[in-house]
Amino acid sequence: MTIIPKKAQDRARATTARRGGMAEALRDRGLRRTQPREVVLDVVRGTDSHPTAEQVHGMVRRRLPRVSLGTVYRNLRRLVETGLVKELPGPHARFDGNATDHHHFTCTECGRIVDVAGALADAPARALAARIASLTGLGITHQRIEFYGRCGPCRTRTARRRGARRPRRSP
Amino acid sequence: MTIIPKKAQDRARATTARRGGMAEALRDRGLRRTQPREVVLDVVRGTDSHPTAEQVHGMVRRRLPRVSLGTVYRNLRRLVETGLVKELPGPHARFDGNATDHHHFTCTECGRIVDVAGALADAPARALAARIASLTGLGITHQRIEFYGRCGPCRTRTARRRGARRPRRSP
DNA sequence: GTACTTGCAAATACTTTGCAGAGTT
DNA sequence: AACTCTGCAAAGTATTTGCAAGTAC
Repeated sequence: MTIIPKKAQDRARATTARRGGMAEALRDRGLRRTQPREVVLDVVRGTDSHPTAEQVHGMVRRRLPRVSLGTVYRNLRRLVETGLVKELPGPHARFDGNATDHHHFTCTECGRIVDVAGALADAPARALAARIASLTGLGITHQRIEFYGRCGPCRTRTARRRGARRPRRSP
Repeated sequence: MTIIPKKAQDRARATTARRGGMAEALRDRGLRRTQPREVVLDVVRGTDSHPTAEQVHGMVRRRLPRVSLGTVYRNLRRLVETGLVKELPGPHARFDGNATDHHHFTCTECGRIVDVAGALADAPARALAARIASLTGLGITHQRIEFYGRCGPCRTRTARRRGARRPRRSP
């Protein structure tokens, strides 16, 4: 029998869960089930790379070559409006098919954006919001936390260059 | 003797502190001390409204009517690069003359962005980052927290409309 | 059949850039 | 004098929109 690496298993499970009930998801929100729309949603849900609109277009085109960029934009916007997809603010918007609450880490070296599971931060984040709300009188309904730094691979790369051992502050 | 409201006093003090040493700040970063640049910096430091580039342009023009929008953009970019001004990501960039670490609250009703003092969130935020770093192996160097909800005035407005008393869940 | 969608292309919004002259060090 | 900065206008980029034809319900 084939052995599937644990990570791949996890990813497949997560993707399946995410993609579940695409048709219903659309219908529930009053969106017609068109081919371009379905593929846009499927493509965004099927990656964790937080693609830009143009990258989504490229991925959609592999399956439906005639879909225009304008249509991709229109659909992404609708999907964001209806909460099926999240949008990450920034110079170029990026889209995230994981609509559950979670945060992001951006690697300042390679630009990669990786998900930080909401559960990891949720309790402390909620406590923080509550504290600030009571100190300032603001009615906080939700929050977004973006972490920045260097991702695992980028750190490893540098460490290797510096020598086999983990770098120390001073010799 | 004139009585200055406490809030106004605080604001004046904060502004003075922020604006201190503008000429040196520029020189230290190798930026020439030109009139447009100085006014751009002064204007951004002198407000807590997180203006867009176009709004900065409008404010600058009240003092130097001939300054072009292009020049405002060029200067904002330089000031951000050198760390004198911060830029808030989003569809239209907004600029923040408060270069100290702090977070933001965006009112989803009126769109206002208000500062949340860094100190209020710092310790918990740092603890959170440390926790996530150790769980994920990411090297977190800094983070940005954005809160969303309804600001004081917007909440008051709604409350008033609903009647004199504070609204209850159910009668 | 009606209302929503799409492809295409033109339009928009925001930001950057080339250049010659003016200003700063 | 050397080099930076500015105004102006033109050029980019990213995203949105008008319209006639096509498609879902």
